[in-house]
Formats: sequence, C-alpha cells, structure tokens
Amino acid sequence: MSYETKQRDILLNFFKMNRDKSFSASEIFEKLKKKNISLSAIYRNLAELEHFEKVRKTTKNGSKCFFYQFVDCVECNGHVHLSCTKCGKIIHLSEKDSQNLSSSLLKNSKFNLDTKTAVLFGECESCTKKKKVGAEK
Amino acid sequence: MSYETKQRDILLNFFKMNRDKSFSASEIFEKLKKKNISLSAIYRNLAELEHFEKVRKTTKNGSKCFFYQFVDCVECNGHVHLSCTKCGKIIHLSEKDSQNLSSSLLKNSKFNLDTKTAVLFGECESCTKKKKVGAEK
DNA sequence: CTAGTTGCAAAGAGTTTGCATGGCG
DNA sequence: CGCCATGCAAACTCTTTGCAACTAG
Repeated sequence: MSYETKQRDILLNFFKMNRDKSFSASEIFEKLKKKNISLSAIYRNLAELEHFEKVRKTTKNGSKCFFYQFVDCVECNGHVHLSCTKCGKIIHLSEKDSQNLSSSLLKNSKFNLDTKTAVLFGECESCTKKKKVGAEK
Repeated sequence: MSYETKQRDILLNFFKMNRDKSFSASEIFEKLKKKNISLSAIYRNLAELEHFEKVRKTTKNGSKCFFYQFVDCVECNGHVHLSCTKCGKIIHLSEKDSQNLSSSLLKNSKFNLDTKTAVLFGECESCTKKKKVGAEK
C-alpha cells in the first residue's frame, strides 16, 4: 500500500460515507459503477485494507459471498460486532459487554472467543419494529 | 425426501458417527469416497436435510465454503453453538447461557440474536492447550 | 524512470442444475 | 410401473490471478 490511487480513495471514501454497514464486493462495485473502478481493483484493495486492518472480512449466514465492513477505530478489535441480517447494519457491542461475553464463555465452556472476527447475526431494533408494524396490518 | 436411498443413509450415518463436528461438502465427499456417493448427491441431500432441520448450514470465517453440522435434537434450535476454528469441534452452549447471552444483547443493544443460526468462532479448550504445549518447547 | 496499480479476460473454487439413467416402493 | 434420486457434465457465482498498459512518486 504505497501509492495513493484514485481507486483507493474512492473505496475508502465509500466506506467512510457508509459506516456501520457491511457490503459484498459486488454491492460495492454496483454502487461505485459511475466512478469507474473495476471489480478486481475492489477485491485487491479490500485485501490490502483487510491486511492493514482498516476493513474486516466477514461471512453472513446463508449468503455465499463475503461481506466487508469498515474498521474505523483501533478499538474495533476489542469488541464483538452484531450484524443485522435484514439491513446489514453493524452494531458495536460495548467493550464491557464483549468482555463479559468472552469471559463467561471461557468460564462456562472453556472456549476462547475470537473477538476480532466474531460477528453475531440477528435483527436490529429498527428492523424488528418494522416487522411488527407490517404484521399489524 | 420420500425415498430411502443408499446415499441418504450413508450421509446420515456419517453425521451420526461424527456428532459435534462440522464438515464442508468436499470433506464429506473425500471421507465417503469409498462408499460411492457423488458430490451432487451430497449437496442435494444436504439441502434436503437442512430443509428438514436435521443439518445446519454455517459459515466459517475466512473459509469460502459452507460447513454442515448435524442437528441431533430439537433442542439444538434453542441454543447457540460455538465452533472451534482449529479442529472444527462444535460446542453446544447451555440453554441457560444462550438465553443469558440473547437477553443481555436484547437489553443492552436492542438486538435480537438469531440463536438458530448464530455460531461463535474461537478456539476450544483442547486446542488452546495444545498451542501452549507447542509454545513451551 | 521504476515500481505499484489498474482493467480485462481467463482461471479457479464451491455450488447448482439439466438430463438421461437407475432404483425405491 | 411411476416417480424420485443419482451421476455426470455443464453452467453459475464469487474470487483470484496473469499480463500488458498505465500512473504516482
């Protein structure tokens, strides 16, 4: 990661404008189509950014492709992330809650949670609300 | 799922002999090579078994393929699973711990954890021990 | 100018599907 | 016998890679 290219900027800007969401490579490609950045440039830059821990690569249950989320801060490595399977929103579990989770797993199940990569899937508050509203009709 | 075929039996037996582990389709294919079951039969039966909730399809961070684990009991739908990224072992978090986790996420982050599909990655007890032994050399 | 980066197209992995054949009931 | 499942190969999707052209420093 030595040159500052147009494509790298485009991609980083995209992530900065879309904090707390995760995207697949092709979603990014679609959304940046007008800006002329090739899919392979996206993949290569994502790999770079992942290597330098600016972006995290995650899997989403059921989906066959990878999702990428911006890791804004160093602290992101210290806490677990929640990911809404409906809208893709990322929720940062507080450091305290992450540690509680991690230590209770260690204590009760002798299991070393990998907080760097752990992602819990579910439904966020607003999507749960939406669903209820829909059901009331 | 109406006929009871040789291949279906082979696959189910394989899972029954390997409880608490998860496998990719090609791993299963390799291990059952001698028994003559085609990859596509494996995929099709896995899909069937998943549909009837006998098998759960999960993703493993970093790996590009799906992993399948046997869902032995109905209760498997009520608790969260831990998966060791080193040896593939599946640990069933107790119902109580699962509920604690789920309800604390709901309370603190307004997040509805999907316990049916949630899988936490990390390292199990024996793999953690092995690592330490290796380091002591 | 030199080395890193891009775009394109081809190659790869994992998974799915179409179709003729074969086996369960 | 009729229908479902199998095996094979081809198709598909997502991702990676090789290479020549391009560009930042």
